[in-house]
Amino acid sequence: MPELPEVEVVRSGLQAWASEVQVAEHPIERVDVLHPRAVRRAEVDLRTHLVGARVRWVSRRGKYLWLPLVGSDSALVAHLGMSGQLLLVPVESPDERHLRIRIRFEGLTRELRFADQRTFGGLMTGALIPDGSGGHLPEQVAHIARDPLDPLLDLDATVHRIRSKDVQIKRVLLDQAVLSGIGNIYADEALWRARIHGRRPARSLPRAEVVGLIEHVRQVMRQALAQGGTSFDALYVNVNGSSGYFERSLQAYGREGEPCERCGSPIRRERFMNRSSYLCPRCQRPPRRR
DNA sequence: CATAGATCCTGTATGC
DNA sequence: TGCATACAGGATCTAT
Repeated sequence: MPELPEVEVVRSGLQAWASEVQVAEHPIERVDVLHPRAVRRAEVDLRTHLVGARVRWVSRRGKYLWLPLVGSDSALVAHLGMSGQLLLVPVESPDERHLRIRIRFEGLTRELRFADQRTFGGLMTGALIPDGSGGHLPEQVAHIARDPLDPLLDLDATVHRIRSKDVQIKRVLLDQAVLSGIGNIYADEALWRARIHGRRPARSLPRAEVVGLIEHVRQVMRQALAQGGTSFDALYVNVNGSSGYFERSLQAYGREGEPCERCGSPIRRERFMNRSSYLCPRCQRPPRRR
C-alpha cells in the first residue's frame, strides 16, 4: 500500500521523465476518463482543465503528488489510495485492466496512465496556495502536515503536537495532519524499532522517546526508499511497472508468528483501528490498562 | 473542537 | 466444486 517511500519512488520516476522529455514543452493533448470515481473533487471537468495545459514538474508532500501547470496557479493532484498506479507507457500499449485515466501529451511517445484496482485513489485539479515557507501547495493538501523526509519539518513543534494528543501513539502516527506519509506498514516498523507499543497514550511518552520514534520513522523510510519501496504484490509498482523489494526487510509488519529479530519472541498480530498491527509482545510492552 | 467508528472498493485467500 | 466470508487499508464522512 503506497506510503511515503512508495509515493516518492513514483514522484522521482515521474520527475526523471519530465526532465528527460522536457514535458513543459509538450501540452496535454488528450485526457480520457474511463471511470468517474477516479476523478476527485471535480468542480471543473478534468479534461477541460488539463487539455492544452503544460506540466512544470512533480512535487510531493506525504502521500500526495502534484504537477504544477505552467502559468495557471493550479496543479494536477494525485493520490494513489490503496492501489493506485501512475504509469508511463508507450501510447500504443494495450490498456491496463484497471486503467482509469489516460493523459496524452503532444509529441511524446509515452503517456501518463492512472490505473487503480480498488478505486480509493484519484486525480483532481487544485488551486495552488502559499505554503507559508515560500513554496506552494494545492488546496487539497493544505491540511497535510510536512512529512518526515521534508527538510522544513519542524521537529520540536511536531514532537509537541504528538505529545499533546489524547490518543494512542499509533493513531497519531497515522494522522496525516500531524506528521504525514506514514501508513500502517511504516507505523508498525517504526514502533517496533523504537520498542513502543502502538496503544500507549501519546501524552505518556517522554519527549526523548517521541524524538527517537520520529528518527526511526525517518530511517525506515529512507531505507525503504533506497530499495524502491515495499510491495507485496503487483499492486504497488513504480512508473515503469516494476516493484520495490523492501518487503524482505520488514521486521514486524506481516510477520505474525515469526521470531522477533531482536529477542526471538513470535511477532503478534492484533486488531487495531479496524486493521492489523504487528508487534513484538516482549520488546513492545503494552500500557497497563488499554 | 477532538476523537472514534463506519464506509468506500475489488481481488485474493480461506472456510465449509 | 462452489459459494460465502474475511481481509487488505487511506481518506473522508458521520456520530458522539
